[in-house]
Amino acid sequence: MQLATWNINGLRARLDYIKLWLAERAPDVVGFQELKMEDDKFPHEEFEALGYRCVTHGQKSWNGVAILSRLPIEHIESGLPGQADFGARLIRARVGEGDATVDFTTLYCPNGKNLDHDDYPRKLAWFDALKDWAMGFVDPSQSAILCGDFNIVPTALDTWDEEKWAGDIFHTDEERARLAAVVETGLRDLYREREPETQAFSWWDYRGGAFHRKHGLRIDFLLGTDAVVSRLKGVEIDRDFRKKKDGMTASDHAPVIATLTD
DNA sequence: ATGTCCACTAGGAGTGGA
Repeated sequence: MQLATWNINGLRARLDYIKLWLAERAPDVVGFQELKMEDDKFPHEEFEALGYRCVTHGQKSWNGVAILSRLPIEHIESGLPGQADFGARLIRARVGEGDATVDFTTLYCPNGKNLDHDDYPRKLAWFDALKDWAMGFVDPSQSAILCGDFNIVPTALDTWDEEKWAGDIFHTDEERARLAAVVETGLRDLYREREPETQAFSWWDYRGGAFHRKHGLRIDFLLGTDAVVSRLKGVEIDRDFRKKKDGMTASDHAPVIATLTD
């Protein structure tokens, strides 16, 4: 069973690229972030043609999340409680069947922009709300995944330049403490479970040739309960799909994929 | 190099966001 997270940076602009990725990787379940599209515009038939059913929580222009699944899928909830005015950023569904069932949530966490912007304290408050919400949902004995674009760099290993970024957005102690509090509700970073020492990134700025200069950040995670870790076979950051394909532009994020036993 | 890309409004290219 393969589960993935991917910030696609615009579904309308990325659809053909995504279809290529789905055909090549054939994941069972995918959480998308940054649809930048309203729900009534979502191209369900395009994904159904490839065997995926989708649940969506979108909005015009910005944000927006969705879950695709070729296993049975049942929508549970949309939106982080009390945070609706910060955009469409959370969707949760039950995927799979029997012992292989996973409680799967995908998130597009606020960016924060910079430390002087109003969005920065709102970002911290949003993470506090996420921790409260996660406390009510994480059960170590059940398979649950919280994945997405967290817009926080957890440690110095996860940034291309800790000194340059010290104390700046994505890298502050305040943000790191919020992320740690979410993880401490009973989740583990699946990539770090398998690769505790490896420097690997999931996002590279479009500007300045960042990808080729290895100027990236690891801000996209699959977090899982102990029950998920016990089923974990492997995790991969799909860096190849940050590259142009057949002239098509990639997202600025790479997909992250975990393989679990069924 | 703040050097790119996306969506929106608009009916062409500029703006805001990331």
